[in-house]
Amino acid sequence: MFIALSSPGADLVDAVTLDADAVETAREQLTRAALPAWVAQREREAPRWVWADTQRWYPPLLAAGVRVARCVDLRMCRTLLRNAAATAGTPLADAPRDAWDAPPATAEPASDTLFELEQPVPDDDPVAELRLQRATIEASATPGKLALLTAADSVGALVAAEMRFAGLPWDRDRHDRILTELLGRRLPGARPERMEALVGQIRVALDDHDVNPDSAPALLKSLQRAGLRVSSTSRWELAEIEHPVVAPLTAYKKLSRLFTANGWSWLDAWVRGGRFRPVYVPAGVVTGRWASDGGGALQLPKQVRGAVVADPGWKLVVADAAQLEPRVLAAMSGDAAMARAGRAHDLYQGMVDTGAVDDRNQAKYGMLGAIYGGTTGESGRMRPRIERAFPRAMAFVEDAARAGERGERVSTWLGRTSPPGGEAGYDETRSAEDLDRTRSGQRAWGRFTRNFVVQGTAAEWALCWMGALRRMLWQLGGGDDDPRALTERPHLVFFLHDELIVHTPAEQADEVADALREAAAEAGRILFGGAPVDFALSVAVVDSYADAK
DNA sequence: ACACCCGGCGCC
DNA sequence: AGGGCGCCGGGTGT
Repeated sequence: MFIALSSPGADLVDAVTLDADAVETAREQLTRAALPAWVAQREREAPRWVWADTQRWYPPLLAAGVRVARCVDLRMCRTLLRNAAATAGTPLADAPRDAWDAPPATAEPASDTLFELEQPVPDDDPVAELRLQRATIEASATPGKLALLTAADSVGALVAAEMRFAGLPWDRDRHDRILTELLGRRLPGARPERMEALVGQIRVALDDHDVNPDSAPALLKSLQRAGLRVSSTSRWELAEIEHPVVAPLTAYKKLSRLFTANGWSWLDAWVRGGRFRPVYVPAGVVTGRWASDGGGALQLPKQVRGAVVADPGWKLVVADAAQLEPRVLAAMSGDAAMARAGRAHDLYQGMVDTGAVDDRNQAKYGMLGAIYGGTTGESGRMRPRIERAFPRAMAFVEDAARAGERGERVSTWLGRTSPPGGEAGYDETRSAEDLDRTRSGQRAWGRFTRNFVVQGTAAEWALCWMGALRRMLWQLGGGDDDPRALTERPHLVFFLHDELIVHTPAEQADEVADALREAAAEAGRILFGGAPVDFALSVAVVDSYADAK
């Protein structure tokens, strides 16, 4: 058996066996089994699909014409529950590691036998695993929060597959024009025109007629030979130097980045039929953030966002959570003063208005320093003032940092727990040098755990936002299970940590904008109940992504 | 030939 | 002495 269906009230209502090679017939089988009932059921009562890997099963189902309302991604949830501090002493905590703990299968069925054995096989009953996970959640220290977190991660997995199915609208011609404008004409067998010209200038300025600026070691030697006192070729170090090579080299680096990461070959590899379909990896980051694997969706540079263009008669609704992490910190720590600053649409401006700091820049760097553990520059200078103005928020992140320094694990609001790691004690080796290294390692781990609780909880807020919005869009699109709704009615096309893009028929754009705001408010309520923290959004209805903000 | 690491830089 | 990522080309190791 590969897939089971469950509903909260009735435990398992039905079970469907899907042969891996017969997914094309899925719609027929599933319609017979359960689908008509779903359409009538309220969302609350809707059954969940229960499977090992959303990324394994959902794409072929979408292709076969099945849209799934809710699911449990067993492998994702197994990892989460296995690592969570709150599941100490539960059935899962004592269970030996098995196939469900293995990383998800990717792409093709593996030819490697060992690899194949690590994947759950039909004998690994998803129903049994589901029961184990439910028992684990119920026996945990925080059942409500873990139930929410597993649901949130799972809905994220559905959205990731749906966004890849729909694709981000991408205009090849506009992308090509952006590239040509910035990089110059494409030259066969060489860099684009403008980049070649810059290489020429760099070589003249360094009096080195064949230096390759793409080779950091060679470039560094050449820079030093020309008398520049630099220890690397990085832009921030070059910025301190006055020399004729700095301007063309800085310009070259900028263009080179665009050319190699998002140039014509990227376009050929990742854009088909007017859609960019990146590979998302939900919960791929330790903090619970999504990662990507191919396409670089989460690093889409601003330079090329002009190529993201709505279809004729359609709009993009671009929504961005304003200063999400500080707001999340305010809610977690119960810092009333910070919540008050967040009453303003711009929390940083709110900090200025309440007199905590003098200007927006101080607010921004002060806050980021508090969250990342910065000690130098503006963030270090602002530290005492932030501490005075927002003592509870500051104490909260300080506690997380101290715990990390002591080698303890920390957890997000919903209970995702940081990995063990940290810096172990310093046994027999206790030279002064070792001691320094150990302390600096402990401080680094403290910065990680400090950031973990905030970044991870912000990721949880974003998942709740996305899940709520998805449900609203489902309603807006007519509420049936037809996957054409994922391309022909308002649908999610992009997610970037604290930002969502919906592609929608123009006449529904305002409704979608309202839904985005409602969903943000709902996410705040679901996570933090009555905490008086606003989660402000910037929402823009645009034709091109570049026009947002 | 391939696998991996690194510097540098894009995003949040 | 600022957290988390992915991608590229170059470089090194096997």
